[in-house]
Amino acid sequence: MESKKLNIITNVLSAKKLKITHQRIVVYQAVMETNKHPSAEQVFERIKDNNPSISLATVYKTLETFVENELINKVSSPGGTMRYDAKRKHHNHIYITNTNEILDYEDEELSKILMNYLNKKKFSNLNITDIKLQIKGEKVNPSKGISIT
Amino acid sequence: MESKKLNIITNVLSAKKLKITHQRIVVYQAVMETNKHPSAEQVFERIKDNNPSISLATVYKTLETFVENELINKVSSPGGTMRYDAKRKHHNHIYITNTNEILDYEDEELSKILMNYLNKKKFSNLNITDIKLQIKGEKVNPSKGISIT
DNA sequence: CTCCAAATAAGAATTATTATTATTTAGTAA
DNA sequence: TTACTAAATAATAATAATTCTTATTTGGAG
Ligand SMILES: [Mn+2]
Ligand SMILES: [Mn+2]
Ligand SMILES: [Zn+2]
Ligand SMILES: [Zn+2]
Repeated sequence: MESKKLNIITNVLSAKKLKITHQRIVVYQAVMETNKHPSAEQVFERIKDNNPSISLATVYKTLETFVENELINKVSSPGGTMRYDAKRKHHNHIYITNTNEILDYEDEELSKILMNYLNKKKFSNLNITDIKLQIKGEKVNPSKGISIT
Repeated sequence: MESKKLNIITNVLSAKKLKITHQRIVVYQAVMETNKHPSAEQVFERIKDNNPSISLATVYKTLETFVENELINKVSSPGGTMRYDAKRKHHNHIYITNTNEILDYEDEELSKILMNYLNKKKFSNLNITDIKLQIKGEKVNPSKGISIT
Protein backbone atom coordinates (compact mmCIF):
# COMPACT_ATOMS: atom_id res chain seq x y z
CA MET A 1 0.00 0.00 0.00
CA GLU A 2 1.70 3.17 1.19
CA SER A 3 5.07 1.46 1.44
CA LYS A 4 4.66 -0.14 -1.94
CA LYS A 5 4.08 3.17 -3.66
CA LEU A 6 7.02 4.59 -1.78
CA ASN A 7 9.11 1.69 -2.99
CA ILE A 8 8.17 2.40 -6.59
CA ILE A 9 9.19 6.01 -6.23
CA THR A 10 12.54 5.17 -4.67
CA ASN A 11 13.17 2.79 -7.53
CA VAL A 12 12.37 5.46 -10.08
CA LEU A 13 14.65 7.97 -8.40
CA SER A 14 17.42 5.43 -7.97
CA ALA A 15 17.25 4.50 -11.64
CA LYS A 16 18.03 8.12 -12.45
CA LYS A 17 20.75 8.27 -9.82
CA LEU A 18 18.88 10.93 -7.90
CA LYS A 19 19.26 11.14 -4.15
CA ILE A 20 16.15 9.94 -2.40
CA THR A 21 14.90 12.83 -0.33
CA HIS A 22 11.62 13.42 1.41
CA GLN A 23 11.07 16.51 -0.76
CA ARG A 24 11.50 14.59 -3.99
CA ILE A 25 9.18 11.86 -2.84
CA VAL A 26 6.31 14.18 -1.95
CA VAL A 27 6.72 16.33 -5.07
CA TYR A 28 6.80 13.26 -7.26
CA GLN A 29 3.69 11.86 -5.58
CA ALA A 30 1.86 15.15 -5.91
CA VAL A 31 2.48 15.36 -9.65
CA MET A 32 1.73 11.70 -10.25
CA GLU A 33 -1.55 11.58 -8.40
CA THR A 34 -3.25 14.23 -10.51
CA ASN A 35 -4.03 14.69 -14.17
CA LYS A 36 -4.60 18.41 -13.75
CA HIS A 37 -1.18 19.58 -14.97
CA PRO A 38 -0.40 21.64 -11.88
CA SER A 39 1.88 24.65 -11.76
CA ALA A 40 4.83 24.66 -9.37
CA GLU A 41 2.81 26.85 -7.05
CA GLN A 42 -0.07 24.36 -7.13
CA VAL A 43 2.23 21.47 -6.34
CA PHE A 44 3.56 23.49 -3.42
CA GLU A 45 0.04 24.24 -2.19
CA ARG A 46 -0.91 20.60 -2.36
CA ILE A 47 1.98 19.34 -0.26
CA LYS A 48 2.82 22.13 2.14
CA ASP A 49 0.29 21.27 4.85
CA ASN A 50 1.82 17.86 5.38
CA ASN A 51 5.33 19.20 4.78
CA PRO A 52 5.42 22.58 6.50
CA SER A 53 9.15 23.08 6.12
CA ILE A 54 9.34 22.54 2.37
CA SER A 55 10.39 25.55 0.34
CA LEU A 56 8.70 26.77 -2.83
CA ALA A 57 12.12 27.14 -4.44
CA THR A 58 12.78 23.49 -3.72
CA VAL A 59 9.54 22.57 -5.45
CA TYR A 60 10.62 24.54 -8.53
CA LYS A 61 14.07 22.98 -8.48
CA THR A 62 12.76 19.49 -7.89
CA LEU A 63 10.29 19.74 -10.74
CA GLU A 64 13.08 20.98 -13.03
CA THR A 65 15.21 18.04 -11.97
CA PHE A 66 12.40 15.66 -12.84
CA VAL A 67 11.97 17.30 -16.23
CA GLU A 68 15.69 17.04 -16.98
CA ASN A 69 15.55 13.38 -16.03
CA GLU A 70 12.49 12.82 -18.17
CA LEU A 71 10.30 11.72 -15.29
CA ILE A 72 7.73 14.40 -16.04
CA ASN A 73 7.05 16.96 -18.76
CA LYS A 74 6.84 20.71 -18.64
CA VAL A 75 4.24 22.47 -20.72
CA SER A 76 3.54 26.10 -21.41
CA SER A 77 -0.02 27.35 -21.18
CA PRO A 78 -1.94 30.23 -22.72
CA GLY A 79 -2.12 31.74 -19.24
CA GLY A 80 1.64 32.11 -19.34
CA THR A 81 2.67 29.95 -16.40
CA MET A 82 4.44 26.64 -16.77
CA ARG A 83 2.58 23.47 -15.87
CA TYR A 84 3.85 19.99 -15.11
CA ASP A 85 2.56 16.79 -16.61
CA ALA A 86 3.00 13.32 -15.13
CA LYS A 87 1.83 11.56 -18.26
CA ARG A 88 4.83 10.44 -20.24
CA LYS A 89 3.06 8.71 -23.09
CA HIS A 90 2.57 10.87 -26.14
CA HIS A 91 -0.68 12.78 -26.01
CA ASN A 92 -2.25 16.06 -26.95
CA HIS A 93 -3.69 18.82 -24.83
CA ILE A 94 -6.92 20.73 -24.71
CA TYR A 95 -6.52 24.17 -23.16
CA ILE A 96 -9.71 25.39 -21.57
CA THR A 97 -9.35 29.13 -21.65
CA ASN A 98 -12.17 30.00 -19.29
CA THR A 99 -11.02 27.73 -16.48
CA ASN A 100 -7.27 27.49 -17.10
CA GLU A 101 -7.58 23.73 -17.18
CA ILE A 102 -5.38 21.53 -19.31
CA LEU A 103 -7.00 18.27 -20.36
CA ASP A 104 -5.27 15.31 -21.89
CA TYR A 105 -6.41 14.22 -25.29
CA GLU A 106 -4.96 10.87 -26.15
CA ASP A 107 -5.65 9.65 -29.65
CA GLU A 108 -3.59 6.84 -31.05
CA GLU A 109 -5.20 7.09 -34.46
CA LEU A 110 -4.60 10.81 -34.71
CA SER A 111 -0.99 10.41 -33.65
CA LYS A 112 -0.50 7.89 -36.45
CA ILE A 113 -2.10 10.16 -39.01
CA LEU A 114 0.17 13.01 -38.00
CA MET A 115 3.29 10.86 -37.91
CA ASN A 116 2.45 9.43 -41.25
CA TYR A 117 1.79 12.78 -42.84
CA LEU A 118 4.82 14.56 -41.42
CA ASN A 119 7.24 11.76 -42.19
CA LYS A 120 6.69 12.49 -45.86
CA LYS A 121 7.94 16.03 -45.31
CA LYS A 122 11.62 16.77 -45.20
CA PHE A 123 12.68 19.39 -42.68
CA SER A 124 16.27 20.31 -43.39
CA ASN A 125 18.45 21.52 -40.52
CA LEU A 126 15.68 20.69 -38.04
CA ASN A 127 15.72 17.99 -35.40
CA ILE A 128 12.12 17.42 -34.39
CA THR A 129 11.73 16.48 -30.74
CA ASP A 130 7.99 16.66 -30.30
CA ILE A 131 4.84 17.00 -32.34
CA LYS A 132 1.51 17.53 -30.74
CA LEU A 133 -1.88 18.92 -31.43
CA GLN A 134 -2.95 21.84 -29.35
CA ILE A 135 -6.67 22.33 -29.04
CA LYS A 136 -7.93 25.50 -27.48
CA GLY A 137 -11.50 26.02 -26.37
CA GLU A 138 -13.83 27.02 -23.61
CA LYS A 139 -16.24 25.09 -21.49
CA VAL A 140 -19.84 25.94 -22.26
CA ASN A 141 -20.65 25.10 -18.65
CA PRO A 142 -17.50 25.70 -16.61
CA SER A 143 -18.70 23.62 -13.69
CA LYS A 144 -19.19 20.50 -15.76
CA GLY A 145 -16.76 18.14 -17.41
CA ILE A 146 -15.99 17.44 -21.04
CA SER A 147 -16.51 14.15 -22.77
CA ILE A 148 -15.20 13.05 -26.14
CA THR A 149 -16.61 10.35 -28.35
CA MET B 1 4.55 54.17 -50.39
CA GLU B 2 4.98 55.35 -46.82
CA SER B 3 1.73 57.28 -46.87
CA LYS B 4 -0.08 54.39 -48.50
CA LYS B 5 0.95 51.98 -45.81
CA LEU B 6 -0.02 54.53 -43.21
CA ASN B 7 -3.37 54.84 -44.88
CA ILE B 8 -3.91 51.11 -44.70
CA ILE B 9 -3.13 51.11 -41.01
CA THR B 10 -5.48 53.98 -40.24
CA ASN B 11 -8.19 52.13 -42.12
CA VAL B 12 -7.60 48.99 -40.10
CA LEU B 13 -7.72 50.87 -36.83
CA SER B 14 -10.77 52.86 -37.87
CA ALA B 15 -12.60 49.69 -38.82
CA LYS B 16 -12.14 48.52 -35.24
CA LYS B 17 -13.12 51.92 -33.87
CA LEU B 18 -9.73 52.37 -32.30
CA LYS B 19 -8.33 55.84 -31.89
CA ILE B 20 -5.54 56.46 -34.34
CA THR B 21 -2.47 57.25 -32.29
CA HIS B 22 1.18 57.40 -33.19
CA GLN B 23 1.91 54.62 -30.71
CA ARG B 24 -0.63 52.29 -32.25
CA ILE B 25 0.68 52.96 -35.72
CA VAL B 26 4.29 52.18 -34.92
CA VAL B 27 3.45 49.12 -32.84
CA TYR B 28 1.22 47.79 -35.56
CA GLN B 29 3.91 48.38 -38.20
CA ALA B 30 6.54 46.70 -36.06
CA VAL B 31 4.50 43.55 -35.64
CA MET B 32 3.38 43.47 -39.27
CA GLU B 33 6.79 43.87 -40.82
CA THR B 34 8.29 40.78 -39.24
CA ASN B 35 7.49 37.10 -39.20
CA LYS B 36 9.62 36.48 -36.13
CA HIS B 37 6.81 36.48 -33.56
CA PRO B 38 8.34 39.15 -31.34
CA SER B 39 7.73 39.53 -27.63
CA ALA B 40 6.41 42.84 -26.28
CA GLU B 41 9.92 43.70 -25.19
CA GLN B 42 11.23 43.01 -28.71
CA VAL B 43 8.57 45.20 -30.27
CA PHE B 44 9.55 47.92 -27.84
CA GLU B 45 13.24 47.52 -28.72
CA ARG B 46 12.48 47.73 -32.41
CA ILE B 47 10.56 50.99 -32.22
CA LYS B 48 12.03 52.91 -29.32
CA ASP B 49 14.93 54.55 -31.17
CA ASN B 50 12.56 56.28 -33.55
CA ASN B 51 10.01 56.86 -30.81
CA PRO B 52 12.01 57.75 -27.73
CA SER B 53 9.05 58.75 -25.62
CA ILE B 54 7.03 55.56 -26.05
CA SER B 55 6.50 53.53 -22.92
CA LEU B 56 6.96 49.79 -22.61
CA ALA B 57 3.66 49.59 -20.75
CA THR B 58 2.00 51.22 -23.72
CA VAL B 59 3.48 48.59 -26.00
CA TYR B 60 2.05 45.87 -23.79
CA LYS B 61 -1.33 47.55 -23.64
CA THR B 62 -1.41 48.29 -27.34
CA LEU B 63 -0.56 44.70 -28.26
CA GLU B 64 -3.31 43.48 -25.93
CA THR B 65 -5.74 45.85 -27.60
CA PHE B 66 -4.79 44.46 -31.00
CA VAL B 67 -5.28 40.91 -29.74
CA GLU B 68 -8.71 41.74 -28.32
CA ASN B 69 -9.64 43.28 -31.65
CA GLU B 70 -8.32 40.29 -33.54
CA LEU B 71 -5.73 42.25 -35.47
CA ILE B 72 -2.92 40.03 -34.24
CA ASN B 73 -2.55 36.81 -32.26
CA LYS B 74 -0.83 36.07 -29.01
CA VAL B 75 1.04 32.84 -28.62
CA SER B 76 2.75 31.22 -25.68
CA SER B 77 6.21 29.80 -26.13
CA PRO B 78 8.19 27.06 -24.41
CA GLY B 79 10.49 29.81 -23.11
CA GLY B 80 7.54 31.13 -21.12
CA THR B 81 7.17 34.60 -22.58
CA MET B 82 4.27 35.63 -24.76
CA ARG B 83 4.89 36.35 -28.41
CA TYR B 84 2.83 38.23 -30.96
CA ASP B 85 1.94 37.03 -34.41
CA ALA B 86 0.85 39.23 -37.30
CA LYS B 87 -0.27 36.32 -39.43
CA ARG B 88 -4.00 35.91 -39.11
CA LYS B 89 -4.51 33.04 -41.48
CA HIS B 90 -4.60 29.66 -39.79
CA HIS B 91 -1.16 28.14 -39.53
CA ASN B 92 1.00 26.03 -37.29
CA HIS B 93 4.19 26.80 -35.43
CA ILE B 94 7.60 25.27 -35.16
CA TYR B 95 9.31 26.12 -31.88
CA ILE B 96 13.07 26.07 -32.19
CA THR B 97 14.21 25.39 -28.66
CA ASN B 98 17.88 26.22 -29.12
CA THR B 99 17.31 29.66 -30.65
CA ASN B 100 13.90 30.61 -29.21
CA GLU B 101 12.64 31.19 -32.72
CA ILE B 102 9.06 30.56 -33.72
CA LEU B 103 8.60 29.64 -37.36
CA ASP B 104 5.37 29.53 -39.26
CA TYR B 105 4.36 26.25 -40.77
CA GLU B 106 1.48 26.71 -43.13
CA ASP B 107 0.02 23.56 -44.58
CA GLU B 108 -3.36 23.66 -46.20
CA GLU B 109 -3.47 19.91 -46.70
CA LEU B 110 -2.59 19.19 -43.09
CA SER B 111 -5.20 21.64 -41.87
CA LYS B 112 -7.80 19.83 -43.89
CA ILE B 113 -6.75 16.44 -42.59
CA LEU B 114 -7.02 17.69 -39.02
CA MET B 115 -10.34 19.44 -39.58
CA ASN B 116 -11.70 16.37 -41.25
CA TYR B 117 -10.53 14.03 -38.52
CA LEU B 118 -11.67 16.16 -35.60
CA ASN B 119 -15.06 16.97 -37.06
CA LYS B 120 -15.96 13.31 -36.65
CA LYS B 121 -15.33 13.58 -32.92
CA LYS B 122 -17.96 15.02 -30.64
CA PHE B 123 -16.67 17.15 -27.81
CA SER B 124 -19.52 17.78 -25.41
CA ASN B 125 -19.52 20.97 -23.33
CA LEU B 126 -16.51 22.25 -25.29
CA ASN B 127 -16.43 25.17 -27.65
CA ILE B 128 -13.31 24.76 -29.76
CA THR B 129 -11.75 28.07 -30.75
CA ASP B 130 -8.47 26.93 -32.23
CA ILE B 131 -6.70 23.79 -33.33
CA LYS B 132 -3.10 23.82 -34.31
CA LEU B 133 -0.14 21.60 -34.60
CA GLN B 134 2.80 22.44 -32.44
CA ILE B 135 6.13 21.16 -33.64
CA LYS B 136 9.10 21.42 -31.33
CA GLY B 137 12.65 20.92 -32.44
CA GLU B 138 16.15 22.27 -32.57
CA LYS B 139 18.27 23.61 -35.35
CA VAL B 140 21.16 21.36 -36.18
CA ASN B 141 23.08 24.45 -37.29
CA PRO B 142 21.66 27.41 -35.35
CA SER B 143 23.11 29.97 -37.73
CA LYS B 144 21.35 28.51 -40.75
CA GLY B 145 17.73 28.47 -41.79
CA ILE B 146 15.23 25.67 -42.10
CA SER B 147 13.57 24.57 -45.28
CA ILE B 148 10.60 22.31 -45.71
CA THR B 149 9.67 20.29 -48.77
C1' DC C 1 -12.15 75.68 -31.22
C1' DT C 2 -13.74 73.21 -26.98
C1' DC C 3 -14.21 69.45 -24.52
C1' DC C 4 -13.72 64.95 -22.62
C1' DA C 5 -13.35 60.02 -22.90
C1' DA C 6 -9.75 57.43 -24.00
C1' DA C 7 -4.83 56.80 -24.43
C1' DT C 8 -0.23 57.44 -22.78
C1' DA C 9 4.13 57.90 -19.83
C1' DA C 10 6.26 56.88 -15.87
C1' DG C 11 6.98 54.22 -12.43
C1' DA C 12 5.17 51.15 -8.75
C1' DA C 13 3.37 46.69 -7.94
C1' DT C 14 2.57 41.90 -8.83
C1' DT C 15 3.53 37.37 -10.41
C1' DA C 16 6.45 33.76 -11.91
C1' DT C 17 10.80 32.03 -11.79
C1' DT C 18 15.77 31.76 -10.83
C1' DA C 19 19.94 32.72 -8.12
C1' DT C 20 22.54 32.95 -3.84
C1' DT C 21 24.24 31.15 0.27
C1' DA C 22 24.31 29.17 4.81
C1' DT C 23 22.74 24.90 6.63
C1' DT C 24 21.40 20.19 6.43
C1' DT C 25 21.53 15.51 4.85
C1' DA C 26 21.89 11.10 1.84
C1' DG C 27 24.88 8.01 0.64
C1' DT C 28 29.42 6.19 0.90
C1' DA C 29 33.27 4.12 2.98
C1' DA C 30 36.40 3.76 6.79
C1' DT D 1 28.36 2.86 13.50
C1' DT D 2 30.50 6.89 12.58
C1' DA D 3 32.71 10.36 9.85
C1' DC D 4 32.89 12.61 5.63
C1' DT D 5 31.46 15.17 1.64
C1' DA D 6 29.01 16.27 -2.40
C1' DA D 7 24.54 17.31 -3.21
C1' DA D 8 20.14 19.03 -1.70
C1' DT D 9 17.42 22.22 0.87
C1' DA D 10 15.46 26.50 3.21
C1' DA D 11 15.27 31.05 3.24
C1' DT D 12 15.40 34.86 0.96
C1' DA D 13 17.13 38.07 -2.52
C1' DA D 14 17.15 38.98 -7.28
C1' DT D 15 15.41 38.97 -11.82
C1' DA D 16 12.12 38.79 -15.59
C1' DA D 17 7.64 39.37 -17.44
C1' DT D 18 3.55 41.58 -17.08
C1' DT D 19 -0.03 44.44 -15.04
C1' DC D 20 -1.63 48.32 -12.38
C1' DT D 21 -2.01 53.16 -10.90
C1' DT D 22 -2.30 57.85 -11.63
C1' DA D 23 -1.21 62.28 -13.42
C1' DT D 24 -0.95 64.16 -17.98
C1' DT D 25 -1.87 64.37 -22.80
C1' DT D 26 -4.54 63.98 -26.96
C1' DG D 27 -7.72 62.26 -30.84
C1' DG D 28 -11.72 63.21 -32.63
C1' DA D 29 -16.70 64.35 -31.89
C1' DG D 30 -19.57 68.18 -31.87
MN1 LIG E 1 8.75 34.40 -16.13
MN1 LIG F 1 4.22 35.85 -16.52
ZN1 LIG G 1 -0.92 15.97 -20.36
ZN1 LIG H 1 2.78 32.49 -36.72
